Amino acid sequence: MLALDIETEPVKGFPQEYALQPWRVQEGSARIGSIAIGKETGESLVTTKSYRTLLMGLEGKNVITWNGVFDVAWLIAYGYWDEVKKIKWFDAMVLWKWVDNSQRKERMPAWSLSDGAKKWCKDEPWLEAFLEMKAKEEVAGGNDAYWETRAKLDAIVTAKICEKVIQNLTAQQLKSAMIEAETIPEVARSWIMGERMDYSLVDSVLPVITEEMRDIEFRLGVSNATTAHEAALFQRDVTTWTPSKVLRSPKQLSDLLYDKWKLKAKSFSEKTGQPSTDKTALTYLADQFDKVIEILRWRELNTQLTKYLQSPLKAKEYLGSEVVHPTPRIFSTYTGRFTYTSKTARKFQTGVALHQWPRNKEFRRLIVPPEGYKHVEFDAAGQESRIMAHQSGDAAMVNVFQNNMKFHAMTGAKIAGMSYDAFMKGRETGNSAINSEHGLYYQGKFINLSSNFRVGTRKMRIQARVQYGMNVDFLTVKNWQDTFFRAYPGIKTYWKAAILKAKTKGYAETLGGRRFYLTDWSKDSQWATESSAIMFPIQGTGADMKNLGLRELARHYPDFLFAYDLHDGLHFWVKEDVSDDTLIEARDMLDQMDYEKEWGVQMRVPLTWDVSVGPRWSELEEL
DNA sequence: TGCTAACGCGCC
DNA sequence: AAAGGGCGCGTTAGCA
Repeated sequence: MLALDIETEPVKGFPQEYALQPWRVQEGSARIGSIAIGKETGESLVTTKSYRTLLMGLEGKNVITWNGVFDVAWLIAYGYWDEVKKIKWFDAMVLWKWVDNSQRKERMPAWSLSDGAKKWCKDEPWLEAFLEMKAKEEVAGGNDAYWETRAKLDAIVTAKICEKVIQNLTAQQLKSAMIEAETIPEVARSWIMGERMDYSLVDSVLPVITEEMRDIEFRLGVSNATTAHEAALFQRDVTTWTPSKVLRSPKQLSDLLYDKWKLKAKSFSEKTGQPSTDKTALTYLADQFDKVIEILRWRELNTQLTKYLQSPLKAKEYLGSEVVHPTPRIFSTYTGRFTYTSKTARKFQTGVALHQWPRNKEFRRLIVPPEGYKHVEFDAAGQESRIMAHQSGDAAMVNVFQNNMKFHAMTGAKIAGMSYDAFMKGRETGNSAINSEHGLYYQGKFINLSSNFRVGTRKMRIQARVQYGMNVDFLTVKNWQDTFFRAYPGIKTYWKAAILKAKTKGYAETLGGRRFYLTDWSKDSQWATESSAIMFPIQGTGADMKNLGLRELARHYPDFLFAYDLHDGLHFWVKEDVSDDTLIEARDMLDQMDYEKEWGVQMRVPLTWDVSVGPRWSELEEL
């Protein structure tokens, strides 16, 4: 066991927090202070120079880190990509998650090296001293002797923890964890590369949005302008305008709707009993009051303004660059998905909310590939439905995917009471009942996407209305659900089996062997715990699959630059001269991934991928 | 002023 | 009786 730990620091004269921002290396404002190597035997060394030589000496070796994306990112920022790629990276922190991923929250604050030491090195004589040292508030770069000692000890402890953690993993878990770990360099590089934003578009979209917001406010009489003079100023110059506080505040908006306008509230907050002003409440109110449509529109614009325009502008200012750096974290959600964060602990804006980026082209076009590259997305086709088909073994679902039929069409046919063939014929010949905006195909899609888990009729009806714009009555939705579960009876059987399995074993499990321990079966939590038992093997297997896809692409297409993850979609920057044939070949490789070999599972249905390419995110076209 | 809770909402 | 799940981010309200 060989562990590596990097201490980083701002270059003299730059802010302390730059020690956590590896992309600062490029501008010369942050650097590596030292690199330590430790073994679980207690041997260690630390160096402040010849990093490349050090890395070359590690070629072919297993090297353990604690939150490896961080350390590896610094090495990549220093230009050691080739050396980094020749090392087999492990992450003891992530391995610990593989062991202890649980519903229990007693471990907070989670996954620090100190907590790891407390958990895995309880009986070690040095534990107290180690924790004491970690608790000391030394400033990075401030005290060389302290940091050298600390780096060495961190490395030794990391190695020690790793040794113990690995003994608690099954062979299958270790295999899947290694697949995940192999993506560390790609993920680290994506953090360093960041996402280039088209700020000229930000500048051109911003006034359009603010003007519409301002105009809505005046029509509704909720502008912040308190005098005629101020109102005139807002009208003349939108840059002086500030967003209405009444519309932003749930409290003030409910006063407006339910007191001043005397509308009748239909839903209320769970916790405080306050009348709701959320999208659902407003959507139903909007049926009777046109003004409420304007409020809905205003709120949509407000989110776009603050989250997708102003925050990127804050990032640009803080970074001094048009490239933003959201921080990726592997195995971050308990199902194994990635998360991204856009702000530091001290609230500095370093990135943008990639995982929430609007589907709307107007916003997707703000994110652009590096010069000379195009945007390529590999997305796992109908991922959750296919995994559900496998997990449930439902004969009809399995049949659909085995025979390359269209799942949404199959469900559409079921609710129409038609045969699949007739439905497909209608689809091809332009039957409007099938193909229209909210027609049977669209309904089939909606039902498929919302029925894998236990959604109630009421909730599903609201979803149809609020998310899909379909105004349907309770009985219609009930009928959809009944038809769906009659068509695919294996799904409810899977629910029962998944709950029973989780109860019996104490954990839910993915096909890759990732576990989530479910401990709270009390009356209050039972529903939620059961839902996790159902959902975890589906969503978590999706994460396993995504990790495997990323690893395979990294292995076989090393020139594709991994850009970011969107759960069932892997996004890459690829050189402009790479042909469509090459992309299709890569897609085919993903389709052929050997789950028997990787997971020890014979898949009942193929897990397929789609590939799309374009000059930027908003212009992807499927190949 | 600084913090958390509550609410709301974007994505998968 | 009824109940999708998983996240991160931005705002206001309310408290110390």
